[in-house]
Amino acid sequence: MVLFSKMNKELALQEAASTGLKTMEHLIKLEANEPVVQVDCREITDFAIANLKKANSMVGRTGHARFRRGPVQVQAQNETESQAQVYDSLTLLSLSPYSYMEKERVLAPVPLSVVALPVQIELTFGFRKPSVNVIAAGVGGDGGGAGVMKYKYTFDKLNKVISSSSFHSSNKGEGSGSTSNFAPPSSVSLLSMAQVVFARKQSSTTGKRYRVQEQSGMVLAKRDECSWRKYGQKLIKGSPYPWAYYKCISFPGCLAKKHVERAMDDPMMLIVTYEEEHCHTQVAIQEYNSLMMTFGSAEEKKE
DNA sequence: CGCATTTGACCGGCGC
DNA sequence: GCGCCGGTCAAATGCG
Repeated sequence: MVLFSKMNKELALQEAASTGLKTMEHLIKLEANEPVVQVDCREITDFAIANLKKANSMVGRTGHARFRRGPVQVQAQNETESQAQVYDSLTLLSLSPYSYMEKERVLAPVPLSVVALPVQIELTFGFRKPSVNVIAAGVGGDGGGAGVMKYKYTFDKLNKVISSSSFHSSNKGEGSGSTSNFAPPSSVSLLSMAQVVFARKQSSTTGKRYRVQEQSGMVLAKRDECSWRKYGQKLIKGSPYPWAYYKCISFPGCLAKKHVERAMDDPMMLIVTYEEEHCHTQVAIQEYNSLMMTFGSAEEKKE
């Protein structure tokens, strides 16, 4: 009897998850094949989400922290609802993939052909994680050093995806003048869909804020293999999108920071502003390592 | 257990 | 002096 009930539960879970994923897949195909035709995807997405939520609740993963609800976004009244939804989704994209799912919305008229492909490629079925981890799973979601290899791997993969899409058009990476580095924040998988604008620190009159030097950057340029830790996020007045603040954690004592914002005029553009230079040049790292060796061996001798 | 993310609280600079 | 706002901290929580 217990066995029967367990089997039923598993079947229901499987069905809910499978239906959810299939619907998502359908939605993705729909968008990819008919990018021009306006299709109202809301019902489909709602259905998909409902199923995924059902599956999620079945495995008892309500989660927290990484699956928390964000603040309620006030939507413009008569701005075409779909447009508002795009903007809202993009706001979420500037957060983490988790937040993206947290709000229980799905990209509707966003260029899913770009967003979706990585999803299809990396689709896995890990119940231990929130369902949205499907996206993050193979895309080096964690900004930590351990994720570097993953990050490289998937960036190459994504690069192919992007280069084969229409998205690749106008970006020819004229960023040679910039010395700034770029590494994707934790929302790397979603960041990849956007053009990245490299910003270089420039003193302004106040010295507090920096003017952004816009340069078209390669979408998936691997300019920086540093690890960044997000330490804050803030809604900035006048901007519908939150700013995310990151610190460099690649090297102890490195003061490099950056904040990532989404351009207001073009939500597909990310503006990355860097503050402070990295202190971990190759030479510095070697010096640090030799110091550590010396110090470390001295400590060992003490014991 | 260590590390990452989220997000409300807090702090300090700036303008009025 | 006060309020606003950007930047940072730190508690809470999940994941591996």
